[in-house]
Amino acid sequence: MTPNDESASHLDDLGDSELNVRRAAILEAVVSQYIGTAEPVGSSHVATAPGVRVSSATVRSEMVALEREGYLVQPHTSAGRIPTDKGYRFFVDHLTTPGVLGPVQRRQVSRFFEQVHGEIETVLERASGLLSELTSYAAVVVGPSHETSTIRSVQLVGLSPLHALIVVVLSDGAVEKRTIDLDAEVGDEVLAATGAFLSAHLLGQTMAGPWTAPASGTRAVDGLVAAALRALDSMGGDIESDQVFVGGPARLAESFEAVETVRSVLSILEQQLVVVSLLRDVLDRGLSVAIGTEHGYEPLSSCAVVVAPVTVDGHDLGAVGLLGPTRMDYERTMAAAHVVGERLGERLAGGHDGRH
Amino acid sequence: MTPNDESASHLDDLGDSELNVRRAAILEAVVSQYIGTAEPVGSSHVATAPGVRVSSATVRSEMVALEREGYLVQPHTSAGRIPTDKGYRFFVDHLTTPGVLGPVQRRQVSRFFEQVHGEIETVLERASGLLSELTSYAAVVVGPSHETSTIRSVQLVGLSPLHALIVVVLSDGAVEKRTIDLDAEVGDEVLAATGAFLSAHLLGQTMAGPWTAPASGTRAVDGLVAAALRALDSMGGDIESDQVFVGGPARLAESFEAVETVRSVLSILEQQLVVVSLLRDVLDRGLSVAIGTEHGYEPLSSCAVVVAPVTVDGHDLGAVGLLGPTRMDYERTMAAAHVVGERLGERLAGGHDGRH
DNA sequence: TCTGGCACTCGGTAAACTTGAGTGCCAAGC
DNA sequence: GCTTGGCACTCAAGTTTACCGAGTGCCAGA
Repeated sequence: MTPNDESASHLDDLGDSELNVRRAAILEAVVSQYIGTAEPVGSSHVATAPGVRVSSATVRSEMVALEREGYLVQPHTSAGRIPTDKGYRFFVDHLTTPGVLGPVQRRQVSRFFEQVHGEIETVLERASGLLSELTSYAAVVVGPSHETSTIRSVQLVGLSPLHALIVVVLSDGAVEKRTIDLDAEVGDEVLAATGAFLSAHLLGQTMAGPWTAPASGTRAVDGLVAAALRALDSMGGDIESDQVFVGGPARLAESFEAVETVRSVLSILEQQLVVVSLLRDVLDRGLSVAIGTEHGYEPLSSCAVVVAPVTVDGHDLGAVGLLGPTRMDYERTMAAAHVVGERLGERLAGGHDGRH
Repeated sequence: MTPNDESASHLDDLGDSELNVRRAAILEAVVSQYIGTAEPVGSSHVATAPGVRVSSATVRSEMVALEREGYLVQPHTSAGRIPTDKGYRFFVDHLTTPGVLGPVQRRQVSRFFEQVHGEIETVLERASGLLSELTSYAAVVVGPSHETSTIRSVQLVGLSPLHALIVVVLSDGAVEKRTIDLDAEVGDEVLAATGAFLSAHLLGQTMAGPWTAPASGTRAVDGLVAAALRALDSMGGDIESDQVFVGGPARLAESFEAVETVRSVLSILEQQLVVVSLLRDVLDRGLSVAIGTEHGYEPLSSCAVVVAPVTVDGHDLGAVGLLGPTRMDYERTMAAAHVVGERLGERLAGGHDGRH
């Protein structure tokens, strides 16, 4: 007398991620319609969807089962259904088409990578803008950290009688600087000599330290060397931290109705460290999408995060991410992240790190 | 039979910015109450305010006059009054107390400037955070442009066989870099020599160009020099543009109810050039506050902008700005901008530009 | 097992009404 | 001649009531 229950329990045996073909079709219809309209989806709408060839009554009973299994919820009795995070997850995991950009956007990407030029930082920054334009969501681009890069050059430049600048060039093209207070006036020649001395000695080392202070010539130089090493030491932190670029944060205000949500998401984006570890966490788990609470960051529980790695020769050099509402257009967004991430990788590979 | 009209026309003769003492007191009461409550202010509330010793009926007739003169508006009949931009302007111009920070915030500022250290960029960035924390509005800090700085050093560093980096150090401590594609392999010594050669030749010049290409030794070096000069050329733009740091953009979502307002203000903040010229415009007009449409930027018409210059020896080296709703707490905000701007100026003066 | 039918639910909208803060005006008073 | 208390009036916001319709759950029949 309870055919639904029986069939449901039968289907439950298939395991969580496996659904009846029909149920899957219904779930997919609900999700895609909800993504489009942002309105709870009723059974009759689903019944008219392509791929679902049953009456609304049947859809209803299936939806009861889907709700029991946690894929859908009703905002209130006598309303249509809305996907849960689990529902979105199923939808995303079962996207048949690999996701393709529209022709306009495709050309936009091509044009971008044809025209963009300049230093990596510039490229990454502008790429974050591109991503956010492509998707109309907020975008994040994380560039490679300089942790493993080695020192290519150390230079000391005098700025004023009692101030000098230490400039370090790394093998990946990054440049870091630090001001040094001098105890006494030092001639340009001494500065240059000390720079050359340090350069020769530290060449090839990473910025990790600890710094060996090689005994050198005069006492004045030794003091200078010590100060330089202290400066190098303080660079460590900056060097470790990855470069983060946020594109189109204003789009968050388009994505979310509640101003409070906008605020909390914005303040997450202000914390670069959090952003980096968020993307890294998601990638490490082998995901390309984190929906709702899957990533474990409370304030982002109403968001979905789409991530794609930027790889060169199989090494992760960074990541791109997109931040939108859970009812985002996953297909297009994932396509955008994927394409831009990939082309960024090619771009980085084509850089000075060894095209030849 | 129309005493109000007569007295009003009499008062109008005093000119726009001069109001009856009583009217001024009433206007001030309306503004400050509205700033506090965000609710239209009724006559009876004003009548009980300190400094206003008349009945609500009198307040009412004065408010009619204030409305006729454009200082107040009624959102609708039978509602209290709200200040217009002109009303806020009068309020700001007639602030008696010069504006003082609370003891807590004062200590916060002191602690900040005691503790903060590192490069200018870091200091400016963190200062924008400080400002936004102090006021709970979004903050902007514009640092000095490098336009007038002169070249202190030019260095060429090899990164890979066919790529080199040109690193330019300016007299104010700024460092700019650019990648150079090499036509053929060049030894480190040649690179270093070319760098030294350029360095000697360009020393003391500003980044404005145009670059003279001094005839040098070998042909290989000449090609390298040409490439370096092209790179220097492309630095021009970057060098001109000032450094802009935005602090606490998330606070915008606290300041404004309408999500659309948040969006439009955020997208303004994304455009650094606009931000810079906004601040500069306001400062150039000798203002410290721009209310509503006074600054002429449409999307910010529901904002007030508080600005303070960062000066060293009378020279404007930058500016700090705060962005909030027109009903912001002008007194505290102006105080915060003033104090932080001033102390930033001292800090910059204490830098390498010549403490001694 | 599916489907059409039917009673039921309930959010959302609209209309009618009430409330109260606030106004404008006026006549009396200082 | 200002100022003030009084009074009638206005209108946004809240409350109540009613209604509509999308949508559901259940059931009996095919």
